[in-house]
Amino acid sequence: MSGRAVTIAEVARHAGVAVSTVSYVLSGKRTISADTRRRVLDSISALGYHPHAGARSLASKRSNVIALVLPLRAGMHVPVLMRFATAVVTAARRFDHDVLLLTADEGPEGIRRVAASALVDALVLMDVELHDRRVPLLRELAEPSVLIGFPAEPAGLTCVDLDFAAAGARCVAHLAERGHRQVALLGAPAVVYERGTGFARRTREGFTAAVAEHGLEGVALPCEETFDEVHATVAGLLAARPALSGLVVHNEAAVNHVLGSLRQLGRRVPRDVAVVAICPDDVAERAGPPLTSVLIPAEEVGREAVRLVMRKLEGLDVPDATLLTPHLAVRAST
Amino acid sequence: MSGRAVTIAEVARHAGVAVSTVSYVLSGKRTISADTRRRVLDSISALGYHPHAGARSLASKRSNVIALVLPLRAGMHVPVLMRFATAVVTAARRFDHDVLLLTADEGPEGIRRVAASALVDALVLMDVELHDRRVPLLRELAEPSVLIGFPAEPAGLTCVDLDFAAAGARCVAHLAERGHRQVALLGAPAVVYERGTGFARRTREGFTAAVAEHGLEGVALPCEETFDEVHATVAGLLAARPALSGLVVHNEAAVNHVLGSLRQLGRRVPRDVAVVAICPDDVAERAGPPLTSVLIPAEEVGREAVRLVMRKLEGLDVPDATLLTPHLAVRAST
DNA sequence: GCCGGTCGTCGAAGCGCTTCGACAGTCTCA
DNA sequence: TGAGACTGTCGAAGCGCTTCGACGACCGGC
Repeated sequence: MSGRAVTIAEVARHAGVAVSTVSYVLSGKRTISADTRRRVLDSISALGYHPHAGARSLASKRSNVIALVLPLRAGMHVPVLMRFATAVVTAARRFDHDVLLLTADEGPEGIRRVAASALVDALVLMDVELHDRRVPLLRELAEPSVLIGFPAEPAGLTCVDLDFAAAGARCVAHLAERGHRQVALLGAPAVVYERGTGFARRTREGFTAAVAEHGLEGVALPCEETFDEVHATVAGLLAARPALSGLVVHNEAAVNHVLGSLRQLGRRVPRDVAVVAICPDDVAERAGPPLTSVLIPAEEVGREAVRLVMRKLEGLDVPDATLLTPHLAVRAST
Repeated sequence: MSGRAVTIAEVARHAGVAVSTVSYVLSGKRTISADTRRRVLDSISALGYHPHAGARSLASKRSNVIALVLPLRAGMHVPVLMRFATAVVTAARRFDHDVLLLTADEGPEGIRRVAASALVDALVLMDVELHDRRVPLLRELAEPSVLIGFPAEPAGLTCVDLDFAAAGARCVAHLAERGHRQVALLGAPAVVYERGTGFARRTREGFTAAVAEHGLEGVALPCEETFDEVHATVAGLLAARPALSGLVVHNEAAVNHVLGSLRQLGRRVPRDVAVVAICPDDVAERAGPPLTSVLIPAEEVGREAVRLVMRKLEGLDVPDATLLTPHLAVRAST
C-alpha cells in the first residue's frame, strides 16, 4: 500500500482505456458505456487508486476543500464550537469536500492566504461578531463564504444562525405559560455584550420584547462565570426581587453554578424558581435537576452552512439570512 | 484582488528573471544574489502573489498540510479537544503547514484517502484509545504520524501525552502532604474504563500506586456525569468512609457536580474535604471554590505533537514515547 | 594567463490530472 | 439510403510549480 502512488495512467493501462476515459468515469462529465465504466472501476479498486489532490486541483481549479475559520475569541462556549466543527466536517464530506481548519491567530491574512493559494474553494466562518475584522475581506474575495452568526452589516453576505431572539422569546413564553410573572435573564459575561457579540444581544432583545408582550416584569443581567460571581449575582437578584420565580440562563459555563447557588440559597427548582437554559442538550440533561432548555442546534447550523456554501460554489442563489427555529425541550426544571 | 490569480510566471516577468529564479527565492534551495532576491520579493508583494497550493504539491510532492484526526468517540471532554485542535493549528502554522480536520465518522478509510491522495503529508491523531481501529493502518502508511494518547501496542508509533500516571500520583502526594490519610479518586464514567481509554486507566494506576506508596487508604471509583448520579456516588462514598478527607476528581463534566454535592451534604471544601482536580485551568478557576488542580496541558501536547511530526517529515529520529510532566496548581480547595 | 571551482541564473522537463476537440461507429428519420 | 445527430472513446494541450542540468561570469592559485 505504500511505495509510489498509483496514477491515473496506470489505471488506464490496466483497464485498457485512455487516461481521459478514466477521468470521465470518475467525474461523470461524459457518458461512458456501462461495460467500460465497470472495467475502469474494477481496475481502480484492484490497484487501490486515489487521485492526486494537488494534480486535480491544478487541472480543475477546484481543491474540494473548504476552510473552517475559528472565531476571533472564544466568545461562544467551547464545546459548542467543537460541535459546529464536527458538523461542518461531516456535512462537507457528504459533498465530497474536506475541511481545512484555520485559527483566528492569523487573522484576515490567513484567510487571504488560503483563498489566494487555491488551497480552499470556499469558507465557513464560525461565531462571527458584530464588528468582525474578517468580514470586509470576505466581500472582496472571489471564493464564496458563509458566516455562522451575524455581523452588524450583513449586506452581501450569507449568514446562518439560530434565531436567538426567538429563543429568548420562547423561554419567556414558556415561563409565562407556567404562570410566572417576574422573570430574569442571566446572560453572557459583560465583556461579551460590550464587544458586541450578536447572539448575546439578540437573545436579550428577544427576552425583553417577549417580557413586554406577555405583560411580565423582567430584568436582563450579564453573568460572569466563576461560582462566586454567579452566586453573588443570583443572590443579589433574589434579594432585589423576592417575587422572582422564573430564570432564563444563557451561559453554558454558568448554568451549573446558577443551580448550585439556588440550592445554597434554599430555593428549590422548579418549586421556588423555574429555570430555562439556552445551552447544548447534554449540559441540560446532566444538570441537577435536568433543565428545560432551548438547545443550540450546532449540527443543524453546521450542516446548513455547508449546504449553502456548496450551493454558492455551484453558482446557485442562496438567501442572505437563514435563521433556524429554536426548539424547547421541557425537563424537570420548570 | 479577485479575478484570475497571479502566477509565478507573471512575477518572473515583472521582476525580469526566470521562473525558476523566483522559485529559488521562495524556497531558498539555491543561492540567489541579494539584489535579485530583493527585486523578486518586491514583485511578489507588488503583484500580491500567492503560490498555487495544488501546483506546488504536484511538483514538490509535499502538500504542506497535516491531518488532524478527531477521536472515535468524545471520550475526552470536548473543550480539551478544542484546545488540542487550536494548539495543533497554531503550531503547524509555525512550520508553514496547514491543518485538515478529519472526523472519525469516516474511520480508517478517511485516513487512507487523505494520505493516498497526497492531500496531507502527515497525520496527528487525537485522543487515541487502547484498542484503536485506526492504529494498524498508521503502521503501513508511508506518511509519518503522531498519536496523542497511547494505544495498547505502541511499538513503532510515536505517541505524546500528559503523564497521567504521574498526574494521579501527584494529586495523592499533595493530599498526603496536607495530612490526609483516607482519599478517593472519582474518575471517568464506567464506560470509559470499559472501552480501555488509556488516560483514565493510567490516572487510576498512578493514584493506586501512590496511595500504597504513601501508606494511605484509598479507593478509586468511576463517576457518571449527571448531577444526581454524582450526588449518589459522593453521598455513598462519604457514608461508607466517614474519615475520608481527600478527593481527586478526574472528570471535567462532573467537577462542578462534585462540589455541589459536597455543599449539599454539608461538607465544606477544603475544611472537611480537600479536592484536587485533573482538568483544564479555566474549569478549576471558575469552580466554587477554585480548585487545586493538575491541568491538562493541551497547548503543550499539541505543540509537541506537531514538533515531532515535523521532525519525522524531515526524516529525523524522534522518541517513541513523550510523556509531559504534570504541574500542580494550588488553589483554595486544599 | 590558464584551469578548476564556485556563484547566480536560466531553460526545459516533468508532476498527475481535467478538458477540449476530433473522430469512428450507430442510430434515426426523411 | 444517405444526411444528420448522437455515443463513446481517444489524444493532446495545458494547469502552475519544482528541480535538474547547463552555462556564462568571476574568483583565486600556480
